[in-house]
Amino acid sequence: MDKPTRVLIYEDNADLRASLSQLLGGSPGLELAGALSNCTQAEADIARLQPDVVLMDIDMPGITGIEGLRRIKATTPGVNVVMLTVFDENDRVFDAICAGADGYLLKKTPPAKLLEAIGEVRAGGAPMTPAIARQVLKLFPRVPPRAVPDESPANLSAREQEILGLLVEGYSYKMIAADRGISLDTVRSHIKKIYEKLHVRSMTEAVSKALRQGLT
Amino acid sequence: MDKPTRVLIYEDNADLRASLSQLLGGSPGLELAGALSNCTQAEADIARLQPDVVLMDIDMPGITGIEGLRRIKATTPGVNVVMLTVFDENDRVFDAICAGADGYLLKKTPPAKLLEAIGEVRAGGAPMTPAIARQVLKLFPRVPPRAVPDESPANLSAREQEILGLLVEGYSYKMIAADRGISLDTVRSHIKKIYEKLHVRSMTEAVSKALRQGLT
DNA sequence: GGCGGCTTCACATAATAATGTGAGTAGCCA
DNA sequence: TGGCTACTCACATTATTATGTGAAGCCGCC
Repeated sequence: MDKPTRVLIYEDNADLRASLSQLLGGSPGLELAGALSNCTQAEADIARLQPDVVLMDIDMPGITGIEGLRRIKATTPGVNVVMLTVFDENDRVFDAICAGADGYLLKKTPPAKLLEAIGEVRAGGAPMTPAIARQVLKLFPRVPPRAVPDESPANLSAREQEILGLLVEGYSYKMIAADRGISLDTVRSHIKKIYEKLHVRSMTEAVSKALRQGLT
Repeated sequence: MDKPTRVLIYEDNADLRASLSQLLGGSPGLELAGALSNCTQAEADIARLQPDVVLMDIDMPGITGIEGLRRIKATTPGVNVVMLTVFDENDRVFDAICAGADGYLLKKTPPAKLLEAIGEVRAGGAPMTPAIARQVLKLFPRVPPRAVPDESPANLSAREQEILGLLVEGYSYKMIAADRGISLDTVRSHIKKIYEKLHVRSMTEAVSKALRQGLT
């Protein structure tokens, strides 16, 4: 912890750039390497300013922060890049992470947290605001619960499965009765049985359970 | 404010379990739903204790926390599960995330951060210690982007998404109204709007579409 | 400064779903 | 043959949903 951490800022909004600069410049252990309004010369900037950490606005005119991130990671992957954004938009989060972002913060992150994040990223962590982290987790392929031996095998009969399938398709009792040529009461009867077996009390619960457990 | 957040603890170490219980019990806005040493009866525990958030130790004798997590997510995906672990081992992080963990903290997380994390996860975030987050990001290049074509934008507002989520959980109009502290008519109104936007005409269709298009 | 979207609420009516009870036919199996 | 399950149908009552119309407050945008 001898040399201060050199931080480079990319941010097109002049006000925000100024306040970030001020924040970082006034923090012990940090050193402002630069504060730029665009990343068209990212590779050259990095070479010249030798930052340890880059704070990169994701929305910038011309070259986006994501493209800037790609360029930096392509030439100097050792530099830690933390993305800054206003919204936690799914697509961008995904793109940024695939491009190798080391952290992802919302711009409304309080100054103290921001400084903390710089420390964390230097320590090998990946600071993320919880809202972003949530998006990241959602990107993972979920292992369907069907892979797990469910306590209730839900022994639906063929007819019951068939009717459950129709419920999932959005059919009403009437439509099912018409479609399968059986009486409305019979449909009711089947559905009552399905509810019992699935331990649910409404169509929506049944549909939800069916889709989640792959009962269709 | 509203109802306190009910927290359930799974932790096999008696000392740690006691200190966690004490921490949570003495925190305003939180309520200790229970503190158990194993999750062999996870489904029943959840049904009985009705927690909002579960703190799950990942290393437990018998049934592991990950298996417990799977079971909970299979039956009551609405419950937020935050995993607790000593080490940031890659494999387990991956397994836990694929099983649907909503957060992932190291056990050495200071009490204040832990409480903060519970609030975050309730707010729809995914609290992660930076070291874990780093592991998660590293997993990305290896995991191909899940097919998220997201054909229809289905511009649901935040409130609408929220309510749709509750429908998927099997909530009735009444339950939603009670849960969110709004009138039944307001719920109706939101749902009418949701139907318009999704081009559906019933709860089941809406739930089906939501689950299939990952609108939750 | 008006326009549109979001959120909230109210009243009303028709349609549909949930639950209970009961019952007949058919097939399987021990 | 008796017991079990699946599948079928009927009648009844209550609860919940679907749909329409209307409206007020708030906020962002042009």
